[in-house]
Amino acid sequence: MKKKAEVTIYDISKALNISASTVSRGLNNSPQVRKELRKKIMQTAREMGYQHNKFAANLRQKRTRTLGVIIPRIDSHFMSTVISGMEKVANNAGYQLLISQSEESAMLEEANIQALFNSRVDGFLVSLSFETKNSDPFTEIFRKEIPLVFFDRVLECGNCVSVIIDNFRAGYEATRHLINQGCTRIVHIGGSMNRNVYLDRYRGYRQALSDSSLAYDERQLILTDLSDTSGVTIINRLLANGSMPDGIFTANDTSAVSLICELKKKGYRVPDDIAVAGFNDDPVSRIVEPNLTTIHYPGRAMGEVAASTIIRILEGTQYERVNSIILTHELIIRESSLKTGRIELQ
Amino acid sequence: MKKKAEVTIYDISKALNISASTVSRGLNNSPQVRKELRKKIMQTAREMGYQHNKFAANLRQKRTRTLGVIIPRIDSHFMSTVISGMEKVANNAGYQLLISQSEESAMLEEANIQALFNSRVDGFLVSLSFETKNSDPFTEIFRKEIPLVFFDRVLECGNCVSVIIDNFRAGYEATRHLINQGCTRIVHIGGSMNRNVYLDRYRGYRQALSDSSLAYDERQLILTDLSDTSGVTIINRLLANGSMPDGIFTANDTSAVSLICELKKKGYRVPDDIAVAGFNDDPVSRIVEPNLTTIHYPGRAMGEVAASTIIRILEGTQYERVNSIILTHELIIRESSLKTGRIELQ
DNA sequence: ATTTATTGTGCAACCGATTGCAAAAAATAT
DNA sequence: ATATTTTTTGCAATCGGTTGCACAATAAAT
Repeated sequence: MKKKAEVTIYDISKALNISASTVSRGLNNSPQVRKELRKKIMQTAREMGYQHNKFAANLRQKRTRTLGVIIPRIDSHFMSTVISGMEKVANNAGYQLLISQSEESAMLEEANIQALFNSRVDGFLVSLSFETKNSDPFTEIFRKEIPLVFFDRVLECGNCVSVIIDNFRAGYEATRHLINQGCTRIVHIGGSMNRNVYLDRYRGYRQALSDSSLAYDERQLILTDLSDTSGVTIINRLLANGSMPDGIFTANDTSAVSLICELKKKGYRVPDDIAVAGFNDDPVSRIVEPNLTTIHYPGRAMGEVAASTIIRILEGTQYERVNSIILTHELIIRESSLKTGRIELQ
Repeated sequence: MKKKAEVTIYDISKALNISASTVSRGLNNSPQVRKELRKKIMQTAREMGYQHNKFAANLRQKRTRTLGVIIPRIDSHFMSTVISGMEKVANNAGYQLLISQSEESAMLEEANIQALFNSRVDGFLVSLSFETKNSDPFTEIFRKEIPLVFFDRVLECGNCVSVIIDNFRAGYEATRHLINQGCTRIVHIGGSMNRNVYLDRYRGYRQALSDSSLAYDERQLILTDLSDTSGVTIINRLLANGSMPDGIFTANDTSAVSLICELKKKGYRVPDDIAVAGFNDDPVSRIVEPNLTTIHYPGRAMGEVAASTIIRILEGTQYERVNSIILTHELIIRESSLKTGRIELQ
């Protein structure tokens, strides 16, 4: 593609017979330039069709007002909501988002980090892939002291901030709720135990079981990709176990919904045969029948908080050394877990 | 934030006692540099922790390998799928995406265009907001001859490519299907008639009615924001009309699902009292009960095609003057439209 | 051995905005 | 009228790669 020559501050400076520095200052509304001249500069710039060239400015200023975002995938309700919140906050603060997907692969994640490095992003916003084992891929970021905010799927490490919810407590509450409904054989469907979110939900689940002196054996934990087709796999694993549970707590709504559909196909009644609780409060949880009991996860807020936090750090207006920011979740009780004639006990 | 001094090609050139030009060429794997030296340069670069600075390169080369994306919102299943496909294709081709949301506002859309201009994106990928009236906001893009690919919500104009599906035919097919099921009073729920997608679906609907000599009056068209709460509004409008329809064709699944829920609440049986057909084939269409008849819309493919098309244009490997690319859709018939004991007629 | 062709390398300008510093211009004080 | 302060403006260097062109080094041809 041929490129037209652009209008630069030099063209403006020639047109007005002043220096480029003055034009630059004028366009940046610097008080160093007297008001009327500033106006004339802006006026002329508009007339000549001038467009600010970020690259030149970035090169000189060594900052890009760009945030690098790395997420597993963008096409889940939760993640697209997070991104939406982030984008809005970032845009309002004059920042742009460079988004890349790891597709749950550690290798792609690392490649994305490199690419974002090359783009000289001012900061990183990261939610980890299933595969990522440790903080190695991020050491370069730490070494260069580039701000990094993890959200949702985080990593404990040195100087970075995490925006999360209390997954342990959420897992505990969901499980506790199932127990209160009279469930005694509760299965948990989890994701990658490399990831805090799934590990903590699982731990909360275990804690709730043990607090109620309910037995647990390892066949009660089923790990899957939590995809919208995981229901089949889960059912097969359950059947292979011999006896069916009377309650299931899954680590996301997508798998919960898939599971409910499969359960119904097989003739199980939800919740009376098997109560189900999910996680995330995706819109589909209010559509599936029975409506899904779940944990409300504030996706948009998480995106907004993550973005505004990193921006505060970048602008130097964040003085406190924050380690993690915990947003509030909420157990949303719907029909999928309410055994007939039962009300919630304490 | 303080910035550490970066390792530049000059540092490498000093370390190897060769010129910066040679280093630059070596890093770009230019055959102008002899092989062993190339290797040594790359080796040293790696050892010294060199990171390519895109800005400097962009500034000189007057290209950014960045695509500007403007969409109404990212947090819908359809759009996040599109973006996911785009991002993957772009990344594989060495491009990055700068995504911004118009939030259905023409003003924000225009602001986004400006911001992307300033970032010197090589091309634009745009899906229009509800509000946008005409191509005015894009004239600057045309004037500068920056490639622009519209997708989904497109605009007929000069030199740009559109990636779409045949919304007219899809609307026709959905309506025709309802007619084949015996519906005679079919209502259409549409979005902004500024947008091709909604206008064409509506036209297809009208054509199908008229081809079957079914009457139409303007109360059969209800315009809403098609949101997940639109069901209530729609029901109220329907009730206000006096008589209820026996079929409803809505322009997206979100509103269809919301509507089905409301209809059920009010005691209407879907499909026997009222058959419903949606649009998009969101995952929720297979969850709602009854499962939703809908038009399968290839979102990921649309993102991929849009991205690869604009990249081909940018790389100059697209020779034909393409005006629009039409992807195939498919009518997916599920229970929400299948009247009892009825099979599809021709 | 000399000429010609082929490779490989370096010089220096360039992309376009920013900014420290100095100097000019204007305003104020003496 | 002169000195001092304040406000405006310009000079020139800078950010870090890229690239046209010239020249050097090496290989091939005569």
